[in-house]
Amino acid sequence: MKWQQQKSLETQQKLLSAALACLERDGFHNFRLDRVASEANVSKGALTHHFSNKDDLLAHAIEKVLAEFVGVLAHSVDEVHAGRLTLDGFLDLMWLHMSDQLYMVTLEIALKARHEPSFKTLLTPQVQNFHERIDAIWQQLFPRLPAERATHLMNLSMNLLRGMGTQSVFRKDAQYFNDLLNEWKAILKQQVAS
Amino acid sequence: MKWQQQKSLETQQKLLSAALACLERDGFHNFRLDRVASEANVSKGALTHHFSNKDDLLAHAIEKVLAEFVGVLAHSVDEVHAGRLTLDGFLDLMWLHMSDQLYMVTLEIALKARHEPSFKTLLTPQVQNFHERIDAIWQQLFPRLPAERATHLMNLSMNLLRGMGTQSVFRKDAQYFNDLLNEWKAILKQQVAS
DNA sequence: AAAAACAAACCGTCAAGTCGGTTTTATTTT
DNA sequence: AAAATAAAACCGACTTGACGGTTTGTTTTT
Repeated sequence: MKWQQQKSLETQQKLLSAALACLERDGFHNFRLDRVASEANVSKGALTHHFSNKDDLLAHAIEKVLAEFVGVLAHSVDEVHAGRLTLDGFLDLMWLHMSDQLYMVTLEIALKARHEPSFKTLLTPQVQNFHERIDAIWQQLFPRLPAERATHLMNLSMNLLRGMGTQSVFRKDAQYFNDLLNEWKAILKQQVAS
Repeated sequence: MKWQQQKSLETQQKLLSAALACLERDGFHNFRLDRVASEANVSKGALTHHFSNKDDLLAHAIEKVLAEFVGVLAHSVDEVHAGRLTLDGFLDLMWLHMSDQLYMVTLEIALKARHEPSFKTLLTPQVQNFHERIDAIWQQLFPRLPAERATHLMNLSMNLLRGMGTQSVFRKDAQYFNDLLNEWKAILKQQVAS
């Protein structure tokens, strides 16, 4: 690969990482392009060179986050099948990511999309693709279950974790969330068994 | 009550309603004080007279929303005990409100609070109080269950609905959410029975 | 030489908060 | 009861700072 291309990709990645860090730290409402640039140690001019505007930068950043999450889950389901990870462990992992910056970033973006049709249009295909891939992963997780049932359990789980992520803004209590998660694990196992 | 006092309260309520409508329509990121004022048919000066700043207005608006939701639930649990409302109906009602503007408003606020400590401090007591009251309501809903178990089921339900509310930004599919809710109702009944 | 990568100054817009002023209502004085 | 005074409600122009996007300029690669 040519040097220029290489360099270009590098700064793009630096910018995306910086954007995610800013989004996590400042929230979308206080997300500033110049802060992203300085966080990535490049100039604002460089940023505009690589991303045509704020929305463009955000869309690419969210793409990165979702892809990473899918990657982790895809890997984890293999670990489950290999017997190196339990179902509980799998859920712990999901919660880890959901309570993490990744989730908060997606939440910020969801709210933006809600009020800006153009941005929503930009993101909808990505989000759909994301859910399809998560769906496929859960089908793998419960190969014995009817596909539809696995989908339902996945959606219940995802939404529960989403809600917990939201609640964690106001309630900083790891024990509480752990209890809740355990409760859900038990229910889930019950549902899978029957 | 004196006319001034009366008038004052009226415009305050008009402003709070307008603020909520704006928050729902535009989102927090596009929430503008002058729009609130014009929506309430008062001048910007009047707004600043009654609320010292943006945060103050928002905090009072969220207080109103939470109080209304608690009021509805408190009333509904009475209806359940009187046999005029089923558990399914109760959950439908919760979902109705959660998928409604009320939830979106709280979500917007939660994200703001996440990144602004002072605002979070302002709201934390309100949110705690809110949860305590919801908790008490669910204790009434399942008087036979151990208190802690009722609390767990409430929190699972609330968080599930929260997550569903979030997902509904990107997925406009009433049937899907209805299915999901039915699945949860079945699980919940199973849990209460055992 | 041409194009890409990057830098930095610049500009237009926009909204939050301020502030001097006006009108309406309440209280006190005569 | 009328006049005087105080206080609250309300108005809207203005200031101020901020930020996204543009533009112009410089360096490096091909």
